[in-house]
Amino acid sequence: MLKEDSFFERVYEVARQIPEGKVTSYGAIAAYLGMAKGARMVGWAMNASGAANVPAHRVVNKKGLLTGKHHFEGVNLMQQLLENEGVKVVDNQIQNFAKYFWDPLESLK
DNA sequence: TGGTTGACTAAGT
DNA sequence: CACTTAGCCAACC
Repeated sequence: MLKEDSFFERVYEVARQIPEGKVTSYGAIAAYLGMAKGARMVGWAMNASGAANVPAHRVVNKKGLLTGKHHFEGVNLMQQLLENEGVKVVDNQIQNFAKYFWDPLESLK
C-alpha cells in the first residue's frame, strides 16, 4: 500500500492516536510534526480527512474552541461526538480543556 | 512557477 | 468584546 508521505497522512496518523475522551490542538499536532507554525496546515488536513478514518472532532483550536464544527455535517455533530466521549462542551468551548488535553509531544515522544 | 487558500495563533486596534 | 493585521507554510490550480 502506497502510503502518501504527504503532510496530510502524517496528521492523520497522529489524529488517529488521540485516545477517546481526549482532545488536542492543531498547534500541538503541528509541533509534533515539526511545524510549530503549521497549525493551519493541520486544520487544512482535517478538512481533507473526510474520507479518512480520522477523529477530527477531537482536534480543536488552542483555546478548546470547536472552531472546526462548521465543517461537520451539522454544527452540533462535533460537540455531540465529544460529549459522547465524556467531553463537556459549552458554547463551542470544551470545559476543563486542560484536563482533556492530549499532547502528542508528551504521549508519542 | 507563482498566487491563492486556510478547521491556527498571537498581538494589536 | 469584535474585528484586523501579520506570520506561518504545504497543497492546490
